Amino acid sequence: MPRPKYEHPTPGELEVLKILWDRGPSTVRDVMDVLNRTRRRAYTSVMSLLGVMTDKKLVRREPQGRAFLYRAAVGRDKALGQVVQDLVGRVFEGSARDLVAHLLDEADVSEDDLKEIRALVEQYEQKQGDRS
Amino acid sequence: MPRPKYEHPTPGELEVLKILWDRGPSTVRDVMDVLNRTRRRAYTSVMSLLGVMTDKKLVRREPQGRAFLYRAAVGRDKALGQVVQDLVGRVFEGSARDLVAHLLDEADVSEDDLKEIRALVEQYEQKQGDRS
DNA sequence: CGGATTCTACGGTTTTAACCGTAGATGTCA
DNA sequence: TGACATCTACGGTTAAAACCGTAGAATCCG
Repeated sequence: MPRPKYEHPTPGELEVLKILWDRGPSTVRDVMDVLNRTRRRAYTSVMSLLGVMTDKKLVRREPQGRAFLYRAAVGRDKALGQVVQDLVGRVFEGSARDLVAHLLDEADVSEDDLKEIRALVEQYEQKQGDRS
Repeated sequence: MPRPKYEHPTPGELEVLKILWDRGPSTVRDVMDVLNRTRRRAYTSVMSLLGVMTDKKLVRREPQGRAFLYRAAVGRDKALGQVVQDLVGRVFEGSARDLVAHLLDEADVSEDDLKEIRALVEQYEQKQGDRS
């Protein structure tokens, strides 16, 4: 068997999705211009990436004048959530705790970030308590 | 440019590393037996995977009788930390807070896990406070 | 009008991931 | 000894990721 199909966006696709989420519906050129702020890509490279993403239903396109307008067909939160779920499942055997432990160890998290994260956790503890 | 090289273990490589971390030095057959508990792979598939990993210095091998003994050449915490760092950087623009937010939203985290996570965060807040 | 620009469509390239089979050497054991 | 098992080395396959170029149609502008 060859490499298994990714059921979530590849790194390149995620870059494009982020652009579409931020800018809203965009043409190939729009996307290319943003991408090229970081790293140069040919127009047709962006085209073919968007073509693949259209086939995968990650984006939808509709004619706009002579060109196409592309829009994200997946929600930001859902897509990012899937990426996180894949990670926690595949890398940490489903243990959210282990993910957080490594996150705090390796990424250096500022004091403010820690506060915000604790606030988030407390907020979720509250929510869970409500449901019991 | 073709697909960029992963500088961290691929999913398949990570599976093997986990086995070596758990079992310690192992032969191809040892690794294959563990892998096959989940999903069938040919002996030579595992061999070639370990060969690639040897080239990448993810594992080291030494002769043992007629076969080779493979051992992980990267530490568990360091390797997993890199994976997390890649994620937070590539997907969440470096925001650990955003990662945690999605983690709590999408993976359903138990009450106990939440407690443990909060404890972790508080522990790190303590550590940071000490350094200021 | 006519040259430059700007799209799309189509196909091609390279590299890697993840597989697997065969051949040949070596070892086991009845 | 001879059948069988088991290992390595080597090379090959398939599919996907991330690129790019060319051709031709449409559009714009001096």
